[in-house]
Amino acid sequence: MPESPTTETAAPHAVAVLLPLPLAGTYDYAVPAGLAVAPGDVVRVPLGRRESLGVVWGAAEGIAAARLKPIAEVVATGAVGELARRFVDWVAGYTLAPPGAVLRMALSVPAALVPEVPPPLLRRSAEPLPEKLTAARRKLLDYAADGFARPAGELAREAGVGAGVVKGLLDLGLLEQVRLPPRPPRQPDPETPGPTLSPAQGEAAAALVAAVEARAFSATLLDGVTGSGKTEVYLEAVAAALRQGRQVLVLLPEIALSAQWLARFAQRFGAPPAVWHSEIGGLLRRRTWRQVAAGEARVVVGARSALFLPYRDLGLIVVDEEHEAAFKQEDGVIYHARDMAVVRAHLGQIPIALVSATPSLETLANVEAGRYGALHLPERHGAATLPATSLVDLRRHPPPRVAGLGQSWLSPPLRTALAETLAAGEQALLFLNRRGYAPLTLCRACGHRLQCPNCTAWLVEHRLQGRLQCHHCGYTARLPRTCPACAAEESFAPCGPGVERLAEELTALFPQARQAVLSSDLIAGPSQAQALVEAMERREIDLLVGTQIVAKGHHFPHLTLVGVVDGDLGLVGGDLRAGERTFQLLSQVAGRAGRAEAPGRVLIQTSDPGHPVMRALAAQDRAAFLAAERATRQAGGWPPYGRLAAIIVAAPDAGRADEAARALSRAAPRERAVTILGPAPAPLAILRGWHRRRFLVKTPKDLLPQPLLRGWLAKVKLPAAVRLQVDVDPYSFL
DNA sequence: AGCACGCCGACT
DNA sequence: GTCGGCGTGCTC
Repeated sequence: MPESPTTETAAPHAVAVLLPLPLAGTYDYAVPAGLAVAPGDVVRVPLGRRESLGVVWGAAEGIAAARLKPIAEVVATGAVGELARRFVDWVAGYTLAPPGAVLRMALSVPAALVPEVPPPLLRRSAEPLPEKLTAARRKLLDYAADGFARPAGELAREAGVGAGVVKGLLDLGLLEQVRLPPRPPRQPDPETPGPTLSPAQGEAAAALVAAVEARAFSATLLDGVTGSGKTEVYLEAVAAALRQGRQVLVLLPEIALSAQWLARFAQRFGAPPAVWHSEIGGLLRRRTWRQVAAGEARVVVGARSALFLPYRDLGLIVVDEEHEAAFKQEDGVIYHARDMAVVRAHLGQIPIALVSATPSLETLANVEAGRYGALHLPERHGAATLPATSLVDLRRHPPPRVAGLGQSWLSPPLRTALAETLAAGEQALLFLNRRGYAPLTLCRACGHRLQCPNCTAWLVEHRLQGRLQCHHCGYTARLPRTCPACAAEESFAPCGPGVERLAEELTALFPQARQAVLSSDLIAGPSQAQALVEAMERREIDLLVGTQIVAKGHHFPHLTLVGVVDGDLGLVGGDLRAGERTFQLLSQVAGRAGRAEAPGRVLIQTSDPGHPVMRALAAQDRAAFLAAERATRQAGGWPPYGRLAAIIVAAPDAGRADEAARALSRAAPRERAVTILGPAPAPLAILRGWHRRRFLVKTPKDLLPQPLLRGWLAKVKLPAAVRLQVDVDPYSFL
C-alpha cells in the first residue's frame, strides 16, 4: 500500500460532532491527545457554559482551531451505528428538520448509554455467627439461612424485622451484597407451531418468508379485508427473521390500544415482544433501549418512535394498518413513520411489509409502479362473511323527534334495525366520530357561539364532565350561566350531536338496553378500553356508542349491526384525503360486524347518497372508489401523483403573521413546474394563540421539493417571534 | 434545548 | 433604588 501523506498518518485534530439539539449542523471539537474517537461514538462535550452529549459524526467541518473546545470524554463507543447515522441524515434531509433534532429521537434515553447497575441483593455471608445476637438479628439470619439473595426491603419485610436490623448485620459482615446481571428477556420462540393457515394465507406467508430469506430490500403490501388473517401471515415472516437470529420491528398506529395484539403475539411465540411507545418510562424504557441495542430484544412492537431505536441487526419491518394517519408525527420533527420505515428498510437492505385492509393511495401507487410487491388475501378467514352495507338517505328518512329531547339523529330505518337487533339478543354499534355532547353551543337570544379564546374553533360541550372543551388546545371552561355576549340567562342551546348526546337518544328509545359509550376522553387508559372490550365479548353490553376508537382492532362476534350516524362528517372541509379517510374509516367500522352464522349489516346515514365514497361503501366496491379517487388526484397532480409540502408561519398576532407571509411570498421561487398556493390563513387560523398562515408547494412527482424549499427559506430572515414549520407530505390540513 | 444577556414593571 | 419578567441570540 502506498504511503499516504500526512493527512492519514496524523491523528485527526478535530472531528464533527452532532448534538441532539435543533442546530443547523454539526459542531467541530478538538480530540485531545491520546483519545481515540470514531464516528458513532457518543461523547460528552462542552457547549457554552454547560455540557452536552453528542455523537461523533465524521470529519471536522474546518472551524478555526482557536474556537475549538476539546471532547471531554467518550461515553459509549460505537453506540450509534453507521446505518443509524445514515438514517438520521436521511430523515433530516427529507423533512428539512435539523439533523440534531432527529438525533434527539435516536438518543431519547441518554441514561441508557451507561450500563444498568442492578439493584444490590443481600444474602447470608460466610462470616461465622457471633455468640451474642439480639432476637431480631437472629430472626433475620434464620430467615436468610436458605442462602437466597433478596432486595433489602423484601428481606426485612419477610423476616418481620426493621430496616435497621438489616443495616446492622450488613455492617457486621453477616450479610453481604451481591449484584446479579439483569435477567435477559424471555425470547419469542420461532419454532412454536403456528396456526393452520388457509391456502391463500399460506401462499402469502411463503412469499413474505422468501422476502426475509432473500436478505435484501423489498417492500410488500399485504392487503386483505378485516378478518382475512393478515396478522397470522406476517407473524410467519417474523418467525423467519427470528430463525435467522435477526431483529424485527412491528409498527402499530396506536400501541396503547393493542392489548389484543400483544396477547396474540405471546400466544404465537410463547413470550411477549418488547414494547415501545411514549408512555413507556423509567427503568423499563432504559432497559428496553439497552436490550434493543444489545440485540437481546428480538421483536419490538411500537409506535412511530420505535423506528429510531438502536437496532443491532434489524432483519424485518412490519407496518400494520399502514394507511393510518397516526403514523404521521405532527410536531417537532414532522415525519411519516410508514414512509421513513421504508427508507430504513432500504438503508438496511431488509424487507418491509405494509399491512392494511384499506391501503393508502400512496402505497397502492407504489404497487402500480412496480416499486412494491402486493399480496392479497381474498376472503374472510373462518368463513365469516362481509356485512351487507346499505345507505339511509337522511333527506328521505329524516330522524323523527323523540319525546322529551330536542333534535334527534337516528332515522326510522336505523331505529327499526336497532330494535330488531336488540330483539334478537344481539349487539349493535353506533359510530359517530364526535366526542362530547354537542360540537357547538349557541345562545338562543343573540346567536353568540361559544368559541375557544386561543383557537379558531368552537368549544365542545362535554356534559358528563360538566365542561366546555377545545379539542385543539385543551382549553376547558365551565358552561357559563349567562351568555358572554348578551347576558341572557339559561339561553344556551346545543347544536349537533356528539356521542354523549346520541347515547341520550338511545336511552330514550331503548330504555331497557344496556349501553356503553367509548371515546378517548371517557376512558382512563388502555386497561379500561380492554375492560369494555371484554364486557362486549361477555355480552354485558347491548349498544355500544363510539368514536373512531371503536373502528380499530376488535372484532366482536355477537355484533351484527353497525350504524354510522353521520357518514358525511369526514367529507366536509377541503382536505385532500377526506374521501380516502372516510372510505377507510367507514370500511373499518363496517368490518366490526358479522360472523359465520349471523352475517352483519351496516347502515350508513348520509345526506349525499350519490357521493362516490358513499356509493363505493354501499357497493363494497373498493376498486371503484380507488379508480375515482386516483383519477381526481392524477388530474390535479396531487399526491401520490405529485408532491406536496406545506409551510406554516405562525406569530403571536395577525399583523406579524401577515408580514412574515408577505416576506416569504416575495422570495417565493418562480418555476414553471412548481405551484405555490398561498399565503392563506391556515384552516385553523388561530391555534393555541398563534396566528397562522400557510403556503402549499406542489411539485411534479419527479421533482423533489426539498432543495427548492431550502433555497427559498434561506433567502428570508424572519423575526425571532415568528415560527416557521415545514411539513413535507402533509396529511393534516389543519 | 439550555443558558445568559438585556431592557421594562412591582417590591424590600 | 433593586428583583425579576421572558424576548433574543448563541453555543464548535
